[in-house]
Amino acid sequence: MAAALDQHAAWLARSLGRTHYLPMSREDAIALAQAGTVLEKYKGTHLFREGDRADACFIVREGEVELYRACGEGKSVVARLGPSSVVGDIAMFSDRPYLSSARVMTGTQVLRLERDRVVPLLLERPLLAMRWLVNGLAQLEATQQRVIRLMNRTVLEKVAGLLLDEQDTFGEVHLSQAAIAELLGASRQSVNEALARLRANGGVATSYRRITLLDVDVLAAAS
Amino acid sequence: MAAALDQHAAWLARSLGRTHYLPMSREDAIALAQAGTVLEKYKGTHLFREGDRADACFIVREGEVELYRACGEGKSVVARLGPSSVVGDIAMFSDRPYLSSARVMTGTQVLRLERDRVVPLLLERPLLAMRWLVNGLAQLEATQQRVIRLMNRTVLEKVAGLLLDEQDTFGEVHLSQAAIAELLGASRQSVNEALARLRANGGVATSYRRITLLDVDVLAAAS
DNA sequence: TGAAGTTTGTCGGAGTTCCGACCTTCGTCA
DNA sequence: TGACGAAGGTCGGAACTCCGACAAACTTCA
Repeated sequence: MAAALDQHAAWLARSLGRTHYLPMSREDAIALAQAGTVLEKYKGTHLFREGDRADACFIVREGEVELYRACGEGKSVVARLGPSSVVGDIAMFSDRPYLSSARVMTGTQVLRLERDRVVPLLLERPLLAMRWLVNGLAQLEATQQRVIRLMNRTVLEKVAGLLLDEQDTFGEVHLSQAAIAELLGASRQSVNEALARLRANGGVATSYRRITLLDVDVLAAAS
Repeated sequence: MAAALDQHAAWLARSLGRTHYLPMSREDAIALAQAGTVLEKYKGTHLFREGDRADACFIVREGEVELYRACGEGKSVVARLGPSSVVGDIAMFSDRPYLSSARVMTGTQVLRLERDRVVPLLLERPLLAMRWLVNGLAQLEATQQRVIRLMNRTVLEKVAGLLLDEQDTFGEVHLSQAAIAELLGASRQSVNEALARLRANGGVATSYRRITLLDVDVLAAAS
């Protein structure tokens, strides 16, 4: 049991805003781990919905979470977040209702951190606060990157840029074309056409729900 | 002199991440004010450029700062920031080179905060760190909002949304149509046409470098 | 006051994207 | 194994945006 806690704490220390100049102490990590509760969520369920009271935030441990906002008729996907991401902290710290909904896309394990326990903890342990800050700013940087991509004119440019950013360590992207289209604010058909062109250029190979990057230079040129 | 310092500190306390549950103490505010130096920058000069070493960050006291990134041939505007905004903290805390350039759009007064003084200060005063965190997350929220706007399909929708967000307390927006186009990733002509349509609907009135919001409902409907 | 630079307004052709519709292919789960 | 749902692929017309060019209106500064 103590070993499991240690492992969990070590994972947290790795996850939250990596920096070489702010080493997180074992006590800090354990305190944070103990402040939260681990939840299992099934595919399709919500962590929270737009407008709910923001009593807690979540750290994703496994699986994918989609952050979206109702927008007139449909929905706009704000972000898709994987392990080590913090969700819902904006609303929680600002003490306002959640302004996005968070839906679990796959079976997911999350750490739920309640506001009343996190705030005193961070005030007590400045290093945790700093790490959290660095982590939030990294998220801000990623979102700025997304803004720039969305300002690219053609769908081909957007797709190429997205693929470069979202590739995993094996040079693969695991997203359906419909999901890519939602992230890019484009239609599924246009994404399909862009991928077809990249495939013709030898930039990528496509298969079911998987895109493999073959030639990064081709993508960079298209982006 | 002491009075000026007090005033400066009070301004900082108001600027950095307002929250009702984290009151910044006078000592905190003064410590932060003394950690930095006030700079006067002329129109068109740079606070920093893409790739520079990030030794410091800046808090805008007066004027407008444009954050942009070179993007192939042209440039992409990441954000336009007014008083009370923090600039350059992402790169500084991450200990990496600046990834955007910051250019002063008008005569500007900024507070320059060096890394070597800010980091120990925040570690020493958790409340400052928390306020900085909340401020950063507010910036993240604004950027997410921008992402959603950029995903809106037509230029008309984008323009209407931007006007609603960027209006000041008098219901006016002080941006040239070219600046709006840059923020939206659209052409100046399209922005002009969208504004013309909003003007025809009685939503706005336009004049030189100034747009006055007349009917918020019209804008909301168009957005 | 006058000139230079910036901003706004407008036009038409070219290019891109969206939309609805349809079929095929692939996974999954009973 | 077989059926169902999800994802990929394609087509043509309609709508929107971009681009280059140009003129008029407005600021600013000498």
